[in-house]
Amino acid sequence: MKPVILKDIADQLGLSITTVSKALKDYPDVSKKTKALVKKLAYELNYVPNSFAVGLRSQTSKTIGVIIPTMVHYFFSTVIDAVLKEAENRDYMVIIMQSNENYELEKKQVDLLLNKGVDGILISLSNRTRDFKHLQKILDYKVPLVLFDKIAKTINCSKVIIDDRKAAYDAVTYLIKKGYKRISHFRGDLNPQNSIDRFLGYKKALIDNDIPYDPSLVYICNTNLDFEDGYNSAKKLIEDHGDHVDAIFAVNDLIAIGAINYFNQKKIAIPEKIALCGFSNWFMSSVISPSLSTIEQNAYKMGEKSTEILFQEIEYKHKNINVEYQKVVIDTALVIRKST
Amino acid sequence: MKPVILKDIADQLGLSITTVSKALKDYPDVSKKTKALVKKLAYELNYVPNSFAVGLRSQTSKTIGVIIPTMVHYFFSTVIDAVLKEAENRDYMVIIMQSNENYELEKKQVDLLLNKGVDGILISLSNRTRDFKHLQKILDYKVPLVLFDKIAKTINCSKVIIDDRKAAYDAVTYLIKKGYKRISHFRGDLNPQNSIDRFLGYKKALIDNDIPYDPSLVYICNTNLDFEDGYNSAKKLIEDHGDHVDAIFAVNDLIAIGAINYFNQKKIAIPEKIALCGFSNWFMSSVISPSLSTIEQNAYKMGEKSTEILFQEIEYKHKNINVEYQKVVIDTALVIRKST
DNA sequence: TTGTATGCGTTATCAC
DNA sequence: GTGATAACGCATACAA
Repeated sequence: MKPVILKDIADQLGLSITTVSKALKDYPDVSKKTKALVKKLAYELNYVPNSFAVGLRSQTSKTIGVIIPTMVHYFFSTVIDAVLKEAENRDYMVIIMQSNENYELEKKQVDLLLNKGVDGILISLSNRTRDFKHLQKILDYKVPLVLFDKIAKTINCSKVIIDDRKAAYDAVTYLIKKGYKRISHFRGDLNPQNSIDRFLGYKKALIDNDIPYDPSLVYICNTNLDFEDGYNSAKKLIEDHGDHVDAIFAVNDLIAIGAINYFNQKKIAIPEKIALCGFSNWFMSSVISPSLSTIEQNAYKMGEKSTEILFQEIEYKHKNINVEYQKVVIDTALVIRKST
Repeated sequence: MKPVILKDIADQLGLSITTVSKALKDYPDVSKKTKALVKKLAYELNYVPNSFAVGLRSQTSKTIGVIIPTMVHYFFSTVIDAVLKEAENRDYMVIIMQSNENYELEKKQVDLLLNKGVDGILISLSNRTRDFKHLQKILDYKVPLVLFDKIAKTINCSKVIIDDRKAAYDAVTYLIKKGYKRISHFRGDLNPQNSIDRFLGYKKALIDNDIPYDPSLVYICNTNLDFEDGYNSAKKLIEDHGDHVDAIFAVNDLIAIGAINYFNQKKIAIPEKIALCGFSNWFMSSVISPSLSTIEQNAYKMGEKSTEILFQEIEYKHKNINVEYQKVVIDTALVIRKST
C-alpha cells in the first residue's frame, strides 16, 4: 500500500495539484465547492502530507529533540513524561537521546539533531561536559534551545532549574534546628553544578548556624552507582566517625536509601542514632522504612515548563518575534518524614 | 548561520553539484583527485546531507518509532534505555511516544509515525487495545514492526515476549515446595494478556500440586496505581481471610512492595506469617526490607532483542530479502530473597 | 477561480 | 570523468 499524495487526489477529481494543495490549506482563492470536494476525498483517502516534502520546503519538522544523561532514572523519566505529554498536545514528535554522561556522544547527538532539522532542542548536560561549543552551534543555527537542570551558565539561552543551593541550605538548616550538630554530607561528583551548589548550600547552612564546617564529614559519591555508593559511604562514615556524627544530608534519594540500607542492616537506629535527608523525593523515599525526609524537586513541572518555553520560542521564531530568554526557577519543598 | 549544502562545495571548487555528490559517495567514475578535494572541503565545512532531501528521495529516515504505555516505569525505561543504545550504535534516531494506556492515542501515534516515514516501529500495546487495525496498517505500508511484551497474537509480525505463564507457574510452584498452602494472587487488570497469563500460571501450579484453586484468594489490582493497590489489597486480604492465607504471588514488584508496606506497618511478619513473591525484579525489590523474592524479567534484553530484530528486518527490506517473522522468548529466572 | 512554473537539497540516469 | 536533467512531494509567486 502506498501513501496517498496530492497527485492522487488531483487525478481523481480532475484538478491540478496546486488547486488541491490550496483547497486543503483553505486558500481564499479556491471555490467553496472545490474545497468541499477536495477535503471530502482527502479525508476518505486518509491523506496526510509527506513530512519529508513539507520539511524540505519549510525547513521545519514538527519534531523536537531531547538529550538527557540517562533514561533509567526517576527524575529524568518523569521529565521526559512531561515533555512527551506537552509535545503530544501540540502534535509534535520527540526524538530522545541519552548522552550516558559522555561529552563526545552529547556533541555528536547535537549534530544529529541539527541535521535532522528539529524545531527545537532540550538538553540536560552530561556531568562531563565542560566545553559548550556544541551548544553555541545550536544557537548559531538559530534553533531554539532550552537547558534544564544541568545547565551551562555561560550559554545565552533559556534555562529551567531549581535553586539547588537554597534547597540544600533549607534542608540542612532544618536538620540543625531539629538539633543535629554533626552533619555529614554525601555529595555527588565534583564537576556538575548541582553537586557543587548542593554542597555550597550545605556548607553555608552550617556556617550561618555557627557550626564549624568539617571537610572530613564530606564524602564523594559516584552518582552513577548511587545506591551502592550510598551504602559504602555510610559504612565508611561509621568507620571514620563512629558515634561522632548524627545526621547525613545526601545529594540524592538513592544515595540516602543506600545508606538507610546499611544502617538498617547494622541495626543503627534512624533517626535516633543518625538522621537522613535525601534530595528529589523519588517515589521510593515515601515507601522505604523508615520513610525518607527529602526535597521535592518536581521533575514533572520542570519538564513541562522547559517544553512550554521551547514551544514559545519556536512559535516566536516562526512569527519573527524577538525572544527574551527566560530563566525559570522551579520551586522546591522540604518533605519531612520519619528519617529525621 | 546556514547549513552547508552541496551547492556551496560545488561553487567553491568550480564543480557541478552532481560531481560533488558522486565524489562524496565514492562513485567509481569520479577521479581520485576530485574525490580528495571534495571530501577535504566537505569535512572542513562540516557538510552533512540535509535529511529532508535524503528522506524525500529515499523514503527512509534513519529513524525508528517506539510506542509504550508509559515512560515512568522501571520496566519500560529500561527497555527504552536498550533501544536507544542499540539505535545509537547504528546511527539511528528514536522517536518515543506514550500511549498512556489509551487506544485512540496509540492509533493516532501510529499514524504520526507512518506519516513521519520512520523506517521501523516498536510497540508495546496499551492495556485497552483490543482492535489491531492500526497494526495491520503498519504492515500494509510494509514498515517493519516488532511487538514486545504487550503483544497481539493475531498480528503477523515479529514478537519479543517472556513466557509469563511459565514464569508464574515456576514462582508459585516454588512457593508450594517451600510449604505454603494458601496462596493468594494479586493479579493485574483483566484484559492484558500478561495478567491473564500470570494468573493462568498461578492457577495451573496450584492444580498440578493438588491445591484447590480458591477464587476468593484472587484480588484484582489496578496496575496504574500499583503501589497503592498492593497496599489496599493486602489490607483487604487480611480482613477477608485473616490467618487463613500464608503467601501472596503478586503480578508485579510494585504491588508486592505496596503489600510489604502494609504488613510492615501492621507488624505482620514476612515471611513467617505471610510470604511474598513479586514479578519483574525491579531494582527496589533488592533494597526493600525484607528483600523481595521475584522474577527477573530482563527488560534490557527485551529492548535489545526487539531492536535487533527490527533493524534486521529494516536491512532485509532494504536488500529485498524475504523476512521470516521471529518469536523470541526472553528467559526469566526466579530470584529468591528474604520475603519467601 | 484555476493552473503553470519553480524551488527546497539530494541522487540516479543519461548524455557528453 | 564530468555535468545537465529529472524526480521525490509539496507550496507558492505568478500567469491565465
